[in-house]
Amino acid sequence: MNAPPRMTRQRTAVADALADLADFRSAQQLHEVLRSRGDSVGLATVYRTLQALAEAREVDVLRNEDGESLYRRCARREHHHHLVCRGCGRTVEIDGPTVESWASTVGAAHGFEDIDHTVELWGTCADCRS
Amino acid sequence: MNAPPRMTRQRTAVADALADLADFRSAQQLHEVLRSRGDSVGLATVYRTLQALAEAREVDVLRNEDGESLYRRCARREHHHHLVCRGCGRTVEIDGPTVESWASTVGAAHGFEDIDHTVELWGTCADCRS
DNA sequence: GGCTTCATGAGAGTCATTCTCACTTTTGGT
DNA sequence: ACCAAAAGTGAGAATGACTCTCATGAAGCC
Repeated sequence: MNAPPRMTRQRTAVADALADLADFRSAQQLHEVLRSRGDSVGLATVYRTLQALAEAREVDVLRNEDGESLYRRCARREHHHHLVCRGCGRTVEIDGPTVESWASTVGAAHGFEDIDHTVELWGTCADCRS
Repeated sequence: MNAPPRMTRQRTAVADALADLADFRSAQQLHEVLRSRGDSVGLATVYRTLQALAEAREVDVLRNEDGESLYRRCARREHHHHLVCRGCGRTVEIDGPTVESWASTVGAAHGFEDIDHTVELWGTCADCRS
């Protein structure tokens, strides 16, 4: 059993920033946002905090096409998918077809276990097109 | 109009290796395979060749959970999805539910264009479990 | 055979992410 | 409040995948 995380200025700042931001952002972007707000937090700490939040399922993580990790505090905690803008990270939470059961069925049929799946949509939003 | 790629020893070696390998492999792994075969090819060339093949849709690319690119010469050229083993890269080509039309519909409904989607399944195969 | 042009590769460079470690803060008694 | 133990922090170094540079080599074409 691991102890609950400690409440530090940095952790709060990261959580607050995530609460304000609506879209998926990289750790570096978050770091910059915090800096410009005046809540300066070390880059390593931003990474650590985001990972911790992700493990606690407080934030969702996904990889953009460059393999960079993007983080977002989602409205719903239940499982869902995303439609994300390649340009600005603008995000819409969406309900996918029920891939969950399909995924584990297909997996089991081929002798695979611990099936996990990724279903994400990428596109260019109206703003990033003009 | 760009000229067709030249047929070099290196390009052939990479293509051959991909033809023999059944599973998703990283550029580094391919490089190692080539080296152990005796068909030594520079790492930069392996990367370049794989990218070229991917652009030509000769191979499929996907990102593992670490964000690393994995390549595979797939049996079918039509669109399909994969069930990949996290441990060894063992791959099964699968038919997913028809997400294609769903993807563009959902995208359009939110004002997004050039919709692209990722649907991949990850699991642990029988061999990697024992 | 010559020649033009693309391909190669060794090594340097980039960049996101992680690690190190000395220093600071929280937290949980007291 | 006080204090020690343990966790958190951050500047900078390290890692690792990938890309770039540029001098040299090899394809394709006459």
